[in-house]
Order: sequence, then C-alpha cells, then structure tokens
Amino acid sequence: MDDLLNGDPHELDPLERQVVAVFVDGVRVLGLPRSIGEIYGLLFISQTALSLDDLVQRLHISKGSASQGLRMLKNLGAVREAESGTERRTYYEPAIELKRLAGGFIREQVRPHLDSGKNKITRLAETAREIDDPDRRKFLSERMERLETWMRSGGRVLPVLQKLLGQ
Amino acid sequence: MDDLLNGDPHELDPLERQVVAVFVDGVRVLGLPRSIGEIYGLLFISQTALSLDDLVQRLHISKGSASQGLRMLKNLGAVREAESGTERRTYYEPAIELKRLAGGFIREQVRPHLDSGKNKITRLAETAREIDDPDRRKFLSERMERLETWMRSGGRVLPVLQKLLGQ
DNA sequence: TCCAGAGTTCAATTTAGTTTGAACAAACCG
DNA sequence: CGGTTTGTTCAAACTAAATTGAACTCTGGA
Repeated sequence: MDDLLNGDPHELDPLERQVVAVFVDGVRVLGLPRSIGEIYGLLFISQTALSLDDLVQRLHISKGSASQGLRMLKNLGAVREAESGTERRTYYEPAIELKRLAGGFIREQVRPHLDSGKNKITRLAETAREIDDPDRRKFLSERMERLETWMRSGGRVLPVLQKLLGQ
Repeated sequence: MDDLLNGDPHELDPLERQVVAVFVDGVRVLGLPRSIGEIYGLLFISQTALSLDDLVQRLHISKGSASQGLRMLKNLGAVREAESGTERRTYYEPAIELKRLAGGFIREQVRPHLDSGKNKITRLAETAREIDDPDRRKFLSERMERLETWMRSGGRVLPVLQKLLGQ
C-alpha cells in the first residue's frame, strides 16, 4: 500500500472493471480471446498510454498473454505505440475510431475467410459440373451457384459496412 | 454393404464431405459449433429432406448433437420441417435464402448482445458522470460517449446489412 | 564484454465450450 | 394398457483454444 489516497494503482476500480467486462463481452461476440478484450478495454479507459508491464500487473495476466494480445491488437490496427520520448520501454494507446477498428477486423478476420471460401466453392462448382447423373449434377450446380451468390453478396457488403461505420 | 451400386448411403461421398467442410469452416467464423455446420451443410446438398436419424448415421454424430443442432438451426430460421405426409418421423430442409439466414443470425446472435451492451454502457455513462475528479470525469464521459456512438452505429448498420443481403 | 531490463516464443497446463450417451418423455399402435 | 419408435435432456467426458511461465533473444548502457 504505497498510495493510500488513490488506492492501489495495481487494482482496477469498479468502473474500470465494468468497462473491461464490456469489452471482454464485445470481443467474445467477435470470436476473439478474452485477453484481447481485457487489454483493449483497459487501454480504452486509461488516460495515459500503458506499457506491457502495466497491463500484466493491473490485469493479472502473464507477460506471454500481454505480448501476444498486443501483437494481435496491433495487427488489427486497434492499438498503436505511443511516442515515448527517451524511454526504452514502449507504451500503447488504443485506436478509438470505429472506422479503423472495423476496417482492421474485416481485413484480418473476415476477408481471408471470405476469400478462401470463394476459392473452395469455385473448385467445388467445377467438380459438380463433372457429375455423371444429370439430375444430381443439375441440383448440385444450382446449389453451388447459390453459394457463389452468397459469397458475392458478402464481398459487396463489406465495403458498405466500412463506409457506414466510417463516421 | 447393401447397396454396391450407389455406394454405402451412410458414408458421405468426397464432394459431400468437401461441401460439409466448407460449412463447418463457415460457421466457425460465426462462432457456432462445428456440428451446426455439418448438419446444415449436409441438408444443403441433400436433394431430399433428412430425418434426425439420417443425420446421425451419415455424419456419425450422436442423437444428442443432432437434436441440439437442429433446435439451434430452427431457432436461427436456417432449417424448417418438411411436409411429411403421414410419417411420424419429421424431416428437415435447409432455408437457402441468404436474407433469411442473415436475418436469423442477426436476430438471435447479434441483436441481443448489442442491446445488452447498450444498456450496460448507458449505466456506465451515468456512473462516469458522478466521478469526483473533474479531469477524470471529463475523460471518462468522453469515452463513454464514444462507446454510445459505436453502439448507435451498430444499430444503424444491421438493417442496412439485412437489406443488402436480401436479394 | 557483461549485465539488466524489455519483450518474445512455445511446450505444458488450464479453461471454456462441445459432444456424447444413457435415462427419460411423448406419441403412436397392436 | 405394453411395446416400439422418435426425439429431448443433461451430467460427464472430451476437445480445441487460450493462458501460463520458464527459457530465450535483443538492446542499451556501464
């Protein structure tokens, strides 16, 4: 207890805990690990940039988790390194523009799956066209056509999404 | 081996296996369990409606999985019960309109989270307004305002999404 | 060159979430 | 009724994924 006035800075206060919990929930919906939500959430309500060690101590997570979590968040464009004057240690700040967050998520988590899905389906459609039984071939080709339409819709929707979230 | 001509109907042929795999991948992106993808995938490439027992035998999953999976798919509006004349057993067909699938997913999996998030954040914003330190209060209120803006954006985007996918 | 601090890596562990299967309920029929 | 078939439930087992922490690399002084 070296700071009785402000409380132990290593513990989250109730408001901080609740905000972090909201982000933990949020990222679970997106299929990202809980630590990502904790880290981003704490950065989001911190007035100053935080170091990896700050995150480890305040969230009670391991250095490994913090390191991996920060890497993913950087890849998503959700955190960036703050300008730290002469310090060797790097400090992190959250990106808080929804456009940027959505864009990173779409680029890193959605597009790759969409693209690989498109490829697989294109190949399946070719296979379907070579089936002997005409009845079965017709049916499967229709279904594959349907899948291709879905993928095209998906591809068209993403840019619109980004545009709508971008303000 | 009671059907040498068409192969054992209990085993998926290679094309079927690949299509099922595509759906298994697809639902994982959406954060749904693998069995959901298997079941929907098999229904999607089946020319006839299938019973729970068909799914159990062809996918080698348990009755429990098939039952739970079908329930979730029904809730999502992704499968419906086929008109089965006099039969007691019920047969299932996939819904293949993207509008319906996306609508069900949004209604069941997205909206509830969005709404509960909105509520939590509204309450947090109130708490933030009662903070003593003016500097901290201002900062947190801004951040909460930002969160509320995100939620509003999310709420506005969903109907657009549905509209775009609805044809 | 050696040391100390910062950050990364990855095998082992833990946890969260899915699947199983046995027991149960419900519907139909002789 | 009793028996058979169909489908549901849920605690226990299992699996996939996240987290840990010890060993490592890298960098910047002294």
